Amino acid sequence: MDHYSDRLDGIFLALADPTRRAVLSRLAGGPASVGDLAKPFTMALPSFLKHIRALEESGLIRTSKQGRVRTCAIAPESLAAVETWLAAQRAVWETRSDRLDRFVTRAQQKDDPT
Amino acid sequence: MDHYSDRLDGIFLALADPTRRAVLSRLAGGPASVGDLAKPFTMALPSFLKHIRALEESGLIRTSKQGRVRTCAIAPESLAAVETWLAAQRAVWETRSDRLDRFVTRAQQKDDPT
DNA sequence: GTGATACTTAGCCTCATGGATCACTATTCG
DNA sequence: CGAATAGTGATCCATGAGGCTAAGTATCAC
Repeated sequence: MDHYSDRLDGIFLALADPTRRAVLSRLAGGPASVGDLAKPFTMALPSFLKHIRALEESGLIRTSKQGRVRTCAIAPESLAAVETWLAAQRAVWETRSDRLDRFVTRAQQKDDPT
Repeated sequence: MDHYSDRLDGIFLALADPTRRAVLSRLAGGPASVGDLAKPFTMALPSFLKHIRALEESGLIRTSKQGRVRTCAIAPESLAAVETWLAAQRAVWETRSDRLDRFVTRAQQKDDPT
């Protein structure tokens, strides 16, 4: 798992932008053209296209051009990569927080924000 | 849910760096001091500290100083925010991919990578 | 109180990101 | 063909991210 990390870099970076997350949400409802996707945003088309490219290069979406229209669709497998990473993290800290930590954690916090 | 998006910006941006993800993985095994955390990395301490700050400001970790040592610990709730977003996404595209898509998806891929 | 330790602050440098504009190509429509 | 449409390519620009060094501030150990 060498460039697995590089892949995550790209994915998380792509997700770290509200425009791109909005595009993903929209695409979750089904494929759409670049123009359609751009409509809700005030920015210029070339600027918007960069976001599309970012999403595509990170593997979060797939696109294909037919005639003069480029259609974008979500690529679910990439989100699976994120879920895998998340699950791994949770696995570790859940395992260990079931041991003797409750007590240590208590000691380190002045008061309990729960 | 207005600044919920801003929060995600910070979290995803923080996760989009291998150094910071490595720190998180390490912290998943339990709290550690800044110095300890920095050891595996070749970069200078001030550079490393910026990563710690990024993690803290995004809410992914919590830190506290005692004497001259600053101890860092993971903040599980923040990962929950990511999971919430992910789940929401999946919910939408899973709902709709249970309809007539299987067929369309087939048509768009040359061969099945499963 | 001197010296080592563990961070911190401040400043600098370089490169990437997110935006804009302007000019251009390739389709499609009449 | 000619005009409108849909997306590109090429720059440019300001800001911010991620690295560095050098100097500073508290602790802690003796």
